[in-house]
Amino acid sequence: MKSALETDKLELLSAMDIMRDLAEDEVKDLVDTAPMRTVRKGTMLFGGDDGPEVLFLLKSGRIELSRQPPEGKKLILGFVEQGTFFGEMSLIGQRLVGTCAVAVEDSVICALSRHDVESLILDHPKVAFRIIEVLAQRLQQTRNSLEEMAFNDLTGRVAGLLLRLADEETGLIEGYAHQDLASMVGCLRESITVALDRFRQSNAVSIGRNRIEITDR
Amino acid sequence: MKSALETDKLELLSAMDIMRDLAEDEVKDLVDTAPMRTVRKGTMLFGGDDGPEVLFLLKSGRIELSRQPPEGKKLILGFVEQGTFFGEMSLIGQRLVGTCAVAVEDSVICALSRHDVESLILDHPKVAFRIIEVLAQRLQQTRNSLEEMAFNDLTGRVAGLLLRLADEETGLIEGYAHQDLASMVGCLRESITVALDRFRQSNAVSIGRNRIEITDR
DNA sequence: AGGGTTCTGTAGTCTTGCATACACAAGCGC
DNA sequence: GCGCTTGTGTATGCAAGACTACAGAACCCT
Repeated sequence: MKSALETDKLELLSAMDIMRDLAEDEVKDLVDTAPMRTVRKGTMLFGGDDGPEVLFLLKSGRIELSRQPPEGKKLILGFVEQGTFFGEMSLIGQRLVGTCAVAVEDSVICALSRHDVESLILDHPKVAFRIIEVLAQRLQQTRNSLEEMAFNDLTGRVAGLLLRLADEETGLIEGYAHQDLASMVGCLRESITVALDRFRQSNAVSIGRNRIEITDR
Repeated sequence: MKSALETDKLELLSAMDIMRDLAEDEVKDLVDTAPMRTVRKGTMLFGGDDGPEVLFLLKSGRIELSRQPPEGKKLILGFVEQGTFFGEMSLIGQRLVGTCAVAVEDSVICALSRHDVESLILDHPKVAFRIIEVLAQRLQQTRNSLEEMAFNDLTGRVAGLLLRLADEETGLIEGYAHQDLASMVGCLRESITVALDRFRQSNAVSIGRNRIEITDR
């Protein structure tokens, strides 16, 4: 007889983007091997000097991926949303990758050892194909960021960032402090404040604490 | 009886990084389906507004991947060396990716349709695993570039670039004009010239036309 | 309500690197 | 050898942002 916990786990696993092509009973095998874990907001999954040992599946919650060079600075690489994986650096031999993963909300994750991932891929090529798709997608996006960083001045980068963050419907951006935005475009907090102020003066946005509303794109 | 051409093709395919785990006869199947093609230096494989339709395997030669926004500028994302693949964006639905691939040497390539790739992956999960490794590796490197771009000033970025480009043994960097270096770190050509000059004055490098030698790391 | 913490606004100085404008040098083709 | 193209060296003004230094505002907790 299945326990309530196991049923739950099964559902959560089935909802993963990379499992889309698997039948329910195929996912079931995973349930036994992969331990599930709940972490509180603020928990660091990996970071500092050494990379992750395992591949993480994010069931629910939200993870921030960042780079943190010694002197207090920080660059936010992006956020992992529920239903996908992170820690793919664990699949490369090379340790010392320097990326840092922190839960920005309470999250439920599941960790797969390198060996588990290997058998998952070898047994289920369709999963492999999904993983490839997702990685190619992320590579693409990271290259977009690099391009933006190389060509656009701060005003342009902030504009791009706001458009990306804004809710498609409402044009709202909530839950980000100026410091967060600064860490995403790679600048000082103060520079964000003035950039936003310029947008406000040209009536493109309206601003509140932890809240920006795009009124004119 | 096998033709000389086919033998050749077989050898070339076997040398690919992602084919490492396949037996020779498994690679052979590919030989029939995948057309091979020779392109001259300067040929654009894809670029402009639309992305690649196919996944390319680079047998020999060298490919430059870049982004070229409208106004004459250019950002070099990296170079594809022989024995690996490029054009992985073809695996994502999304067209209009904006990356551009140009042969910087005469090259021999082989094109796989999305369908070919799909069956390659589904039939040979080990290949899928290799592809995943390579993509994770590239994502890692692109993130490194992004971090470097965000935190380091020009001097630092150029220093990093030179160390990466230099021959491990001799410390030599040949075949790059200042303009090329500029397109890699995202700055003006003139800025490269002055940066290099500063390095020269502190006796870290010696400079010639299309040639830099690192004398002190 | 009060005290601490987090977030936001503003101002002034200083450095970096962009933009622009040339002049010269080195290789290449004929 | 002569011109043409490609690569390098230099100089000057100028603007964007970094860095530093505060001050006030909004929120949180007790």
